[in-house]
Amino acid sequence: MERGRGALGPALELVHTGRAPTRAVLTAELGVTRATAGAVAAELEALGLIRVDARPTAPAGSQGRPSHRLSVAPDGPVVLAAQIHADGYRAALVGLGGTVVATAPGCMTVPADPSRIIDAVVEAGAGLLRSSGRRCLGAGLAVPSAVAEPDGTALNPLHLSWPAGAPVHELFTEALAKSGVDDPAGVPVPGVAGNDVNLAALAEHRHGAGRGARHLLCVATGHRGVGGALVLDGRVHSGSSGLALEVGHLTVNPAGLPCHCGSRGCLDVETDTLAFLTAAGRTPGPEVSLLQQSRDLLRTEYADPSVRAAAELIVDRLGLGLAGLVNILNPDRILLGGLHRELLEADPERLRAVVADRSLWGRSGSVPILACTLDFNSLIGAAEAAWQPVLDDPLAALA
Amino acid sequence: MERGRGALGPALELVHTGRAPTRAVLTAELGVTRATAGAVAAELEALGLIRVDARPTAPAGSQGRPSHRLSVAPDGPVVLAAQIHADGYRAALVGLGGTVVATAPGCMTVPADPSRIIDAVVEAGAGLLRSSGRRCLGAGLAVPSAVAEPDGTALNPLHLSWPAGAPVHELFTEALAKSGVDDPAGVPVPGVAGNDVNLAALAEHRHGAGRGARHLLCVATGHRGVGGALVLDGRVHSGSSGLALEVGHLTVNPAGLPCHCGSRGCLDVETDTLAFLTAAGRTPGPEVSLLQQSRDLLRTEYADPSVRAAAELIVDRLGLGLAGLVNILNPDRILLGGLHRELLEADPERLRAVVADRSLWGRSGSVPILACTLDFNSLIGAAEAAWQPVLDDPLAALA
DNA sequence: GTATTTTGTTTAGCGTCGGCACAAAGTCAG
DNA sequence: CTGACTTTGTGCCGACGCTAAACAAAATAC
Repeated sequence: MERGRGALGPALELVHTGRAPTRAVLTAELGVTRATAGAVAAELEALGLIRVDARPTAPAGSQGRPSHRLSVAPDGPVVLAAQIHADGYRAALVGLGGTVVATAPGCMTVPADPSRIIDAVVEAGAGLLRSSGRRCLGAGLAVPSAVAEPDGTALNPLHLSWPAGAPVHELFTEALAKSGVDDPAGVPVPGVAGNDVNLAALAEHRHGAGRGARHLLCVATGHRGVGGALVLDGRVHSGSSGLALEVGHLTVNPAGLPCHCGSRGCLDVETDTLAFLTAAGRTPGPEVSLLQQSRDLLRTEYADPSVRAAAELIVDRLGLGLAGLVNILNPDRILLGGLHRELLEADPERLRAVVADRSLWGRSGSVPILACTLDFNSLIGAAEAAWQPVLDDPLAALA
Repeated sequence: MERGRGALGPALELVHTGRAPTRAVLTAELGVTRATAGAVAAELEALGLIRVDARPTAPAGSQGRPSHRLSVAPDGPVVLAAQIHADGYRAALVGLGGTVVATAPGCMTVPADPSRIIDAVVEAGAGLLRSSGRRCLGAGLAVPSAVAEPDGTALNPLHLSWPAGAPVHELFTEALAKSGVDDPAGVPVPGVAGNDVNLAALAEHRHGAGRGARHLLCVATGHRGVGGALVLDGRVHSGSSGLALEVGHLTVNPAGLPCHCGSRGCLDVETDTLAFLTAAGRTPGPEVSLLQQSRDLLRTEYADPSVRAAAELIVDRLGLGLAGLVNILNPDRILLGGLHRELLEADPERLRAVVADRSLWGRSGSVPILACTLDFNSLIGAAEAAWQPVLDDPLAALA
């Protein structure tokens, strides 16, 4: 009777990621008949998740009856997205399609108590939610730490000076309940916490520079340290306990700086913002973030030989690390974020050449290395994680 | 009308991997009703793939009606499995469940011409097939080289002194057609070629020491060089072009031996059989394989301090490499093959300690490191790859 | 204005699975 | 040995979710 129940999730994901701009494309992508695709689109529209344009806009130069355009419902439900980083936090409401509906920037002083900051960021999000009046279907939180898979504890929140093993998931869930972020029946929405780089990679894969990649490797330097993430066939690979892609301790300079891990010359200490500023002979000031200082330096003083030399040094070491990852993971695309993105854009060819030269099969077919394109990709990734249950089973998630 | 078509493949895989010893277990594992599971079992039996015992053997100490035992059909179809390594080749017929039905060891001199040796190993398999009289549903070939994903060419068959880019898949398919390995309708069976370590990992995951692991890392040293493989959720991760897990060129000794890759101190040259024999002060002889010489040395002269010191040196370097892989991949189990397996068994604690010490989170929860348990695991893995279409869709594969 | 192409909708029908009732085959208690 | 209980196997029915096919609609091409 009700047609297209099984295809509901896949169909929503296609619209969500922009791979189904029209009903005709949806039909082809789902591999079902027009009748089923029509029923699916109608049902998703009835659920208030997508919009089916009444008047189809005819694409120029094509024969036949034009297909109805599909898009995400403009006033549909949202999810609460939250991010905590070394300099503060940020909350947002994000709709389907990765559209940021509202944002609340957070304070720049991060208390060492995880409970207080998580409460604060959730409360900021809850405020946005109250003033928007929209329905909230889930919540996601991005933190700069590996998050253990089953129990949701932060394993290495070094850059937040939190205690290792902080129960991030639990605190997030409690904060959501406290702030009254619940569905119409009064049940608190489910909260999910994850590593910021993992979530950024997920967001880039769905809405940014990673679209269409099968095996996407993402490496990013935020303020301190280097994070990595891997998306395989659309799913984040976080390892058996959430610790995968801890790429910061690849050796890229055997005689280099000592690292807190006990080794020397790790990617973490050789290619992060502090390494760059130091190599450029600058003493970092306390007023703005290290990332901002590095970015400013690269954009305004790249002509300065010492700046350029520093950039090239970091690029060479980054290339060595990326080549090692390429040999192990063989991704079909690499995305760079944070300082690494800036370095790529300052001199794209040098990094690509280093990676091709040091990876075993780089000469035959080199891996595309691109810059992340989404602003706030970790935040949007947190939203993606929150949307996941809805994409898996829209009917169950809305019930 | 016909019930249980959708579950046919999953059900066969459960019986194949020994996870469904009885019909009752099959029902639970599939998550379907008893009626559906019964229909599935009946259909698979009718297809000649499994056997359903008529008289159930009552397991002691359990109430209720005993369930019918399920097993692989003892005289069911087979696949042709072939392996080429540095010292020769081997062909076999393998049934469901990873049971080797017949084997033909090959000559010990490997011609440099890929076409001739592939013809020879396929002909050996075809001979087995003719004398067995059983139906053949597919063929798999394991080679000591990365195999490119779409086109099936051998990318680095260094240890066979084959030309890079040898069209292994194409030659295999041609050889199968030439030898008359075909189905009842006269159509040649499909052939699939893969990297030997990848296939060994697949076999260990399904029938050996890797059973039940979610993220399985496998590292093995055969005769020369080091190979790696990763099985994620039951599927081999071979990267976007078949080059993943080229672990041989992780740096484990920055001041070490030069490697043909241009770097120094690679896992490949620091932990293979030649490195071990050299470290032990032995000059390898030409009569038996380096692996055999290493194995003999370890087993008979481990009391000799020079042998023990050499083993510990190699173990320390191997541990460093494994720790690097653990930081990136975060597997929940590691299997070692070839010389590395021997080294593990000579002193299991040392390797585990090194890996735990050098991996970032080893102290909290260390990864189990085990020895491969299957004889001829690459060969059985080749068979697994050949069985895959049957496991995916038994009806289509038998048609 | 008519033919052609492509898309959307309606209806009928079928394949696959769950639910349920019942039968079958064992254990356990007395 | 008998009866109660537990667990497994089977037959029947209906629901669900899809395809197929015919038809209708909306555009372009000539």
